[in-house]
Amino acid sequence: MGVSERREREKAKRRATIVDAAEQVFVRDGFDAATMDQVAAEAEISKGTVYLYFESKGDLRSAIAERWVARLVDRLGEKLGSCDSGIEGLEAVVQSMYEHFEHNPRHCQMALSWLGTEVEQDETPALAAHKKRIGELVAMVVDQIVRGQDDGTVRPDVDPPIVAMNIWATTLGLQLVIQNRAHVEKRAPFPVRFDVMVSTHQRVLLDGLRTRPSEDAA
Amino acid sequence: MGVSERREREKAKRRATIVDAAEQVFVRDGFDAATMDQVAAEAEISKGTVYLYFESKGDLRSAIAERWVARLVDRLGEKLGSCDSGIEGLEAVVQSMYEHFEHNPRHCQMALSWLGTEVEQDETPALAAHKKRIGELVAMVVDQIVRGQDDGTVRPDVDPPIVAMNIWATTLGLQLVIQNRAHVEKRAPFPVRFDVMVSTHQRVLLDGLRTRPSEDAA
Amino acid sequence: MGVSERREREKAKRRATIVDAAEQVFVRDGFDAATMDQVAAEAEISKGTVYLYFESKGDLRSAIAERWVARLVDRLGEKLGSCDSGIEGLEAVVQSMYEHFEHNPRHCQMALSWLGTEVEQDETPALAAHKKRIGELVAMVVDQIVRGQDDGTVRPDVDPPIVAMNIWATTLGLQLVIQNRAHVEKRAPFPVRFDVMVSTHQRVLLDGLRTRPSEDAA
Amino acid sequence: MGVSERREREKAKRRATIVDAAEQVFVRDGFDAATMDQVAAEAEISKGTVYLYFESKGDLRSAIAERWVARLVDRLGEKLGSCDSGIEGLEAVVQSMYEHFEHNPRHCQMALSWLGTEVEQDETPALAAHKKRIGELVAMVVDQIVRGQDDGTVRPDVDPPIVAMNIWATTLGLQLVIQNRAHVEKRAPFPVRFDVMVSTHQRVLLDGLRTRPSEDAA
DNA sequence: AATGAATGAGAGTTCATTCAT
DNA sequence: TATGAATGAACTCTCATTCAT
Repeated sequence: MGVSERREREKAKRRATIVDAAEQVFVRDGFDAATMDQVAAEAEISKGTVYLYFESKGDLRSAIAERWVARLVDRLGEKLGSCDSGIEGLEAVVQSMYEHFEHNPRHCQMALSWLGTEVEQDETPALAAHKKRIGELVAMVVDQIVRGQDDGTVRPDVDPPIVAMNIWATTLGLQLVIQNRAHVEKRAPFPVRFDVMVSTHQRVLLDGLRTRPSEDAA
Repeated sequence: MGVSERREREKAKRRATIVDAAEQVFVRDGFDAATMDQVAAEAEISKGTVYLYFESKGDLRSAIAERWVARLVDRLGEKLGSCDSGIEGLEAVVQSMYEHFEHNPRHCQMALSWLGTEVEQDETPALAAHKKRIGELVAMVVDQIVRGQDDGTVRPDVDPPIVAMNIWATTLGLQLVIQNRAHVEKRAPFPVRFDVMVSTHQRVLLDGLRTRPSEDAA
Repeated sequence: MGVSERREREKAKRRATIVDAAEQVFVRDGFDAATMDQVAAEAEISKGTVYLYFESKGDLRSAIAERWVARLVDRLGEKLGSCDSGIEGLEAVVQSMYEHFEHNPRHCQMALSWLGTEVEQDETPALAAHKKRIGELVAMVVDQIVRGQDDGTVRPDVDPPIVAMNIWATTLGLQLVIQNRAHVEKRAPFPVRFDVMVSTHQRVLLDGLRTRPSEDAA
Repeated sequence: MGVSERREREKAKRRATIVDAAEQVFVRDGFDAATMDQVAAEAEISKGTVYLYFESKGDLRSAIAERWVARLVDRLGEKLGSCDSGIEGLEAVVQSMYEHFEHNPRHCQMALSWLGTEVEQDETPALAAHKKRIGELVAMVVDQIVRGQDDGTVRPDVDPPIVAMNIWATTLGLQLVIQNRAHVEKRAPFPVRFDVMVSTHQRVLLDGLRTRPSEDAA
């Protein structure tokens, strides 16, 4: 009995090692440019072994994404404890996302590299786990919106899940631009102050969600 | 006399044919997955001829992106004529972007596929043209913000170029999610009403940029 | 226990198989005209496998050259045992070279196809091995010249390494012409007796290196 | 009548322009690396026109080679006037070759790049001309050898055409090595003094051909 | 469970040559 | 005669995945 448990433990450990390695490599070189050889070398195992734990390169990506969202959920959970209103909760949401993006530079791009891919991917365990995590995250955000609409700090004329998606999507777009500042700078006809972009987005977004000061005047 | 002119015309026409073909293929299969063979076949010319008109696959991408932005600039130019205030202009901006995205489904992803690429790309004519177009677009948006801050319809405490980038980035993020609805639906734990997402984004974004009704009440 | 040894052996064997195949193909079609597909087909393995053992086409060439020089060194080593003077040693050197060239027809051309190439080639293991072999060969020739200058059979007014290079270069030139007899015959305005060319070269070269019979008479 | 003559003249002139351009390009970049586009651009004509004057890239090479040998013949002709004996004539031959090689660095490699090529080439006019020039050159060298054997300055036991080829081939081999000094230095295990190589070769070669001081002792 | 050698289907790009104008 | 756009076969090298050991 103890034997199979130990085996289970070792298996999980090795799986984590591989995800660690893949995360490092994918984040460093980008998903497309990275090779399975690099992942195996980084994990100090053979390439065949990687395929013993993950069905494909894309599956490995799902695993990384899952872990990344899981960490964001944790971070957000801690922050939400000290929020006294819905709008404060949303502030915490936006703030968490930015912190998380910045704490894991290039992860957003990695975690999102499935965009633009054919949707043929099978429902692997890793993808299922990723999906579940996203569910947790969205639920937390929706909770804050509902709470805000209840306590009067968030405008009542918007649909909570939609707003949750909106926060996610716009923050994502901003990050995408920021993470690729080199490209943007090469194309933008003026110098871009990326740090100001973040605070501006936060201000504009939250002001847009806040209950308007004199709603009767509208 | 008219010979060289006709040649010029035919050359431009063929160039357009190739861009059309590439657009179709890149949008269908994604930039990375698409091959130059497919592009040539779609354009019904030989692969060598493609390289007579474009330096590389990436150059072709720049050409598509340039054309795409050029069309957006045209569309926006028409709309702005009938706007009586800055905030209305920004409404037109957001509206134009969405219409353009929807009229050219999946193009946003294509036009943005250079994100995450190495920045080593040479300054090809097509890239320069793309850059110029972006300059035109941004200038138009900045103009509306400045106008709105002058006529009192847009909040004065934000930096126009930053806001322009903000509008662009958030709309982009939303579109990215929308264009990849298949992926999102596979991961989201609830049904997502993508059409409502757009109107919500417009409302929240513009309300965030609008001068607040009674600033004194804040 | 013997497993890793067997693997090592099989690896070396396969490497040799590939070099054999490449030698055959390169010699038949010329280095530039030959393709890696042909090499793989000749070795009855996949193209990818070739790249598992050699970094590049040029690397494969280095490996062939290395083996070719190694064999020449062996051949010369055997011959030198029965030489009683320096000039006899040089006779053996020239003789060995010719035998080697003739025993490996067209190899000289192959082994020398790097002439006229860009010098950018990296220091691959195969290139390093080739270099080492050439060092061994030159050392053997230089030894004989020094020996001859010591025992009075070789003229003392020449620099040993220079003479070694001279022997190498002139023999090479002759072989180049001989190996390309088809081209030469197409251009020469009279029939060329290639077999006599060799003996004449040997005679003229050695007489030029020999200590002159009565130096006082000069 | 004068019209067709003028046409003839202009045709020859354009032909020469093309050969000039090709020579420049081939010598600069090497025959294989050079492209017909470069040649056309250098000659300031269209690529199609090049094929109006030359059947193929290889044909162009033959034309360059022909002109190169023609110049060597001229140079040698001038030198031979002031030679008082056969061996002096041969000195002039060797000297002329070296001067010619050095005056046209990399030409020898260019002019010889047909070595190692398939012999399928058709008998084009340019190839025929090249052949004729080589005939002239060899005849001049043979003349000097015969003269030397007559006047007693050249050893009588060698066949004149063979010696002519021998001089050509060995000088060629040396030049090949010299022209590729970069490669040789990368492989040679000691520093090579290329300038001394030339004088050593001349000395050894001529001493080998000279009538030996005390022929009776042989 | 773990290995790592082997696979093989392309990928983007080049360039000598042709041919309609 | 001169053009230059068009061709298309061929090139080297890559890499996710498989499978015998």
